[in-house]
Amino acid sequence: MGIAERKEREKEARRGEILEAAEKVFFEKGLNQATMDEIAAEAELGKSTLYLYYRSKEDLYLAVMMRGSEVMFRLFMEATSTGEPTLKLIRNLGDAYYEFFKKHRNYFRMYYFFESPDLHTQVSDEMKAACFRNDEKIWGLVIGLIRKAIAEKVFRDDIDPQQTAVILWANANGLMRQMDRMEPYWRDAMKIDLDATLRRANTFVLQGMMTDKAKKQFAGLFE
Amino acid sequence: MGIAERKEREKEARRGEILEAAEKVFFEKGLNQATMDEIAAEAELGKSTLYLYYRSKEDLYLAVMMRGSEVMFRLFMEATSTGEPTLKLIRNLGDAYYEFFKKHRNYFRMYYFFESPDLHTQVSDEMKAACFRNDEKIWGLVIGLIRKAIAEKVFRDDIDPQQTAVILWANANGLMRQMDRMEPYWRDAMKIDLDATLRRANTFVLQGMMTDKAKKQFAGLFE
Amino acid sequence: MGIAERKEREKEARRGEILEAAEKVFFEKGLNQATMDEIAAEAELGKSTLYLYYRSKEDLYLAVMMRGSEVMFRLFMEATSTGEPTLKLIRNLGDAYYEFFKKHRNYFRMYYFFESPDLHTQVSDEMKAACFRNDEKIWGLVIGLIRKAIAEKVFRDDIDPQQTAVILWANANGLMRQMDRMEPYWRDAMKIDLDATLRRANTFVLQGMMTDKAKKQFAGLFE
Amino acid sequence: MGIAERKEREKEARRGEILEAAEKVFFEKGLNQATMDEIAAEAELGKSTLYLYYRSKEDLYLAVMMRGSEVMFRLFMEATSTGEPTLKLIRNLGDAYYEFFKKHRNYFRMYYFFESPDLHTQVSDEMKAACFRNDEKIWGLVIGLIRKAIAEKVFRDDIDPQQTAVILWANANGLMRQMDRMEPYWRDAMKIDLDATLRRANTFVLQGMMTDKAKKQFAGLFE
DNA sequence: TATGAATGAGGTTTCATTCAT
DNA sequence: AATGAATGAAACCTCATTCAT
Repeated sequence: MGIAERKEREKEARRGEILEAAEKVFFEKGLNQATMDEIAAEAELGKSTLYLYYRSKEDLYLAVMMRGSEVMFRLFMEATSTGEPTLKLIRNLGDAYYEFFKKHRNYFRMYYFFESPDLHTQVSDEMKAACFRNDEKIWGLVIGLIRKAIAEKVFRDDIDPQQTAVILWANANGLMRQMDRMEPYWRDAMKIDLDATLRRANTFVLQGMMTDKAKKQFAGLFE
Repeated sequence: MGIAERKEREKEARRGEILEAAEKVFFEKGLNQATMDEIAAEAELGKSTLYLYYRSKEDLYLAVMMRGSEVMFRLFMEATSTGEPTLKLIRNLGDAYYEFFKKHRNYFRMYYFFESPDLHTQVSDEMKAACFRNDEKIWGLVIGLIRKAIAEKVFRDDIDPQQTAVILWANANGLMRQMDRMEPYWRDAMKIDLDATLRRANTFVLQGMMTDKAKKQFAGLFE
Repeated sequence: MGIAERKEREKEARRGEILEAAEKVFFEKGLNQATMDEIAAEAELGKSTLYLYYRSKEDLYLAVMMRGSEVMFRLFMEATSTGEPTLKLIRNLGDAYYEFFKKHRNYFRMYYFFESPDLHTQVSDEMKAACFRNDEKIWGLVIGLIRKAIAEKVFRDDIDPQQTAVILWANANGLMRQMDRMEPYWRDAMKIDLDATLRRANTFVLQGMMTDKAKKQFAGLFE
Repeated sequence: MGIAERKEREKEARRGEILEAAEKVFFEKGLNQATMDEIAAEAELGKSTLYLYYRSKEDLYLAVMMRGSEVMFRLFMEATSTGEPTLKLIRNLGDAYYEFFKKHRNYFRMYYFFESPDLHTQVSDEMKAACFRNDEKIWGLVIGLIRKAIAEKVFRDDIDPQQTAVILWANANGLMRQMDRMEPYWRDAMKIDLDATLRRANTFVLQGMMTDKAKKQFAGLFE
């Protein structure tokens, strides 16, 4: 009975090695500049072997990206498991995303691709589904928290949880994208404090969502 | 006296024709799927002629994108030339951007490329500079308006105009990106009203920036 | 044990097929008029496959040319392995070269390229080295024979073997070049007997190199 | 009447300027590496203007080459106008050719092209005819001299003048070609004295052509 | 006459992907 | 399962030549 399992384990190990190699190359070169040849060399495998494990370069790219998603998910889980009040947890979520941005910039950048529909020409349906599941998991976490905040009357009850989640995410993500491209320019030429900008934007949006009661209650959170 | 000028005009016309053809192909296929051969065929020119006018496919792509920038700039100019109060003008700006998103989706999508630094491998310095100038022009318009709002005590004086501009833009842009990808899903499966979402998010952010006095004065604007 | 070897053999076979196709096209069209596309079509391979085996069109051209060198070398070997006296062998060498010229005109003509340094712009160092080795092999054979003739006092001992080899070769080659271009004109308009011309020129040069003793001894050779 | 003539003169002058520019570029780069653009730039003319004066790049190349022919012809004329005995004049001819080789190497090298039939694809019939006339003029001079030598019983009367001319030329030319390519190698690695080699080869051939009487008479010429 | 622009052809290169073993 | 080889597509580039003014 052990043989099939060992085979399976070995196969998984090999997938992991390939992923490792791909990650290294994609981080260094980006999707376009990275070549399958280079990844194969890095993995010490023949180029065609990569195709036994991943259907296309884009699939491989997304597989690496999903590792990033997992990292992000873990950060989100930790940030929301502190037992603090819901509003604080939502604030924590923003901080966790910012931490992901700062500490895992390479993963963060991979989402550029994910967000450019034009580029996806070779993504397999399996991979699309896997990405979608991953995405859902994260959205689920965020939306659940917002629902809780509404239930607790911290957020107004005339807002839609999904809509709200998207606003929060888009606000943070849009800014971080911009920061990623302009970081040196902003910091050096324009003297903008990036951390403060992000926090302020988040504050704006959150306050828009909060009930008046909650605003008074949690005033200290936004100083 | 006219010959040199006519030549110049014709050359410009030819650049325009190429751009027209490129636009058509890029809109249909996207950057990667579009080929120079196809653009040349569409323009009824030899492929090498394209290279007389644009140094690379990416340059050509950006040239088309800059047409989009101009469209956007015109929309922005119109939106801010109505003689209305500054805050309304800023609101108009958001609406104008949304209009750009809805009516010129193809141009909107081209910015994906612009925002993915990894993809730029063949962009000439001239084109980079041209894009930068274009960008500056639009930012200048927005930032100018924000300065005016601060001077008029509509916006708080403890916010930074550039920072504020970026927050406004990132908020709208991040959402529209998301909408672009998820539009059918959101509308059909999740019943989210996209227009309302965007407007609401903008309201949140604007209100965060406004002085208390302005909030009372312009309460009607946000209903 | 056989797999690697079979692979090797197949690869060699493929190189051979490419060479065969290239030869056909080069013979028909010459270096400039031949296109890689045509060669690829002839070989029933993709154009990029050609570049897996040869680094440039010029390399491929020289590879074909070297086949000619081998043919020539074989003719030279046969001509000098008859067991006849050294002088006769040297005479045979001239005849063999003439035979090469007549029977392998296409190969002969390829040397035009080899001899025009201006034309070599894409020749790889490997190919240059290979050509050089080939060249050396042939010169070695000729020079060896001349040394023998000197040792046997058939050739004067005040001549330099290398110098002598070059004179013999240049004399024959220069004439054959001329013949190649002017053959119809000479034969038809000027009634020059080409075989006789070549033989006579060779006689002149050989006699200049021979000792008086040898001249008497081998007088019959030159009638 | 003067206008047409002035026009004609100006046109000739322009042809000359183009030739001058082409010569400079061809000397530096050779036929293949030289571009019409570069020649046009050198001539300070538009590229298409070149085509008003010469039908193709190859025509232009040959026009430059013919300037070389004229230089050679002048050298040959001088060498044969000294009033010395015919055999000496023939010897002088060889020296003159060698002088041409040494002093006008750039022109000498242009003949590589002339001698490679494969390369002539764009030569106009006019230019071919002009080259042919030029060629004839030089051959005429040489053959005339040989006829004279035969008439004076310096050369044997069983040799054909044309055949003899070709042998003399091919012998010298073949050697100089070889020298041109191998000069550094021969001089440095093989210690061959090039001048001596050439002279010796010429001696061999000349002696083969001479009558016994002449050999005695002109023995001093070959020491 | 002069020319800027256009062009077609083809060499070179790079790569993701596929194929045959 | 692993891989070396093949390949097609396309970008990029260069240039002689032609065209329209």
